[in-house]
Amino acid sequence: MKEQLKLDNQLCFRLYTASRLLTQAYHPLLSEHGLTYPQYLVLMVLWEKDAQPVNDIAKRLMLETNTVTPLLKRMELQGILTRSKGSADARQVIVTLTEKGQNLQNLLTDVPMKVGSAVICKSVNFDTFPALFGMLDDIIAKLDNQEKTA
Amino acid sequence: MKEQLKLDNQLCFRLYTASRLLTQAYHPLLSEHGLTYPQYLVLMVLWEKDAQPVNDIAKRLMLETNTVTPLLKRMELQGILTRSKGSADARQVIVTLTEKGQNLQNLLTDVPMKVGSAVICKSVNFDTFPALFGMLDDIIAKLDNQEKTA
DNA sequence: TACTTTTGTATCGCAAACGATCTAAATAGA
DNA sequence: TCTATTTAGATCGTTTGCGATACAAAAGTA
Repeated sequence: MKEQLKLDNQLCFRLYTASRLLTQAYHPLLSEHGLTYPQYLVLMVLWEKDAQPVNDIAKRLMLETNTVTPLLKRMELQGILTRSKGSADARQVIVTLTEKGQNLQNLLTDVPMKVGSAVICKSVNFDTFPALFGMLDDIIAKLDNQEKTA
Repeated sequence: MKEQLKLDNQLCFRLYTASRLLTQAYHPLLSEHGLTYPQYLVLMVLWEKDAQPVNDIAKRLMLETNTVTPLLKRMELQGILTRSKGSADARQVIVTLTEKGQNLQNLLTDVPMKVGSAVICKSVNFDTFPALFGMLDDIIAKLDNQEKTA
């Protein structure tokens, strides 16, 4: 058995599993408000800056527009946001939060803390977050550059 | 804007993005052999120990069987593995690699190194892997325990 | 033995992700 | 101006991931 092909030696499997399990931890807190995790990410983007074109939202989340479009449509159906043709550039679709979408920010205030407390442990805490965040950011930056170069 | 709801402060978004981008890095190397990333994970499980029931494979990957079953069926159609009723317990379906499935191990030997080289950087390398792996393993263990307790 | 519960797997439906492809609007060049 | 190219989104098809549910085999219990 080749050492480099063992599951326990894989960075990707760890990231994949940690990501799935952490997303699952959000599930009960978000589904309570009819939201999925990617929808919650969209909300965070729009809370920071409202009225953005689809492309800007996709870029911020590092997703493709063909992933974001159906997601936004579902959120529109739920009355969380509106999608309207851009006035400057008619190709753009500007996404704007409704009052319901803005109010969700208050309803979800405690979510990060609740989920955060589920992962805090000896090696992962406020002291070690900077190092962990730094490494993950470097991985993301490296892979993001690679695909742009390719 | 509440600080804890900013995208840049989220561990989960980083894990989610790093996982997606790293999985994408595998894509060209795997699709060459008609494989997807989760299928590659199944192969790693079976290379380590062949002839396992569906449940054991799912547990090893921390996935539900309803995710693994259709995945295995596709791999069966590709002639990578076979699924047969267990003799001891007739409820079990034993998954066994075909010769083609075993041979893939040789064809994919270089994949980990190729992908690995795409993420190596100042903060992420063989010296820092232990620390990073440790933190991710702790996050996974903590979340895994939580769901079992809940 | 008969009844109940648990376990192993499969089925169904929905929401991502993403590659490939299409349309329309905007822009660049001849 | 007229055509070629680029850009913004949308559409389509395939593969996950998972909750809910179904069902048969096995295990436990009365």
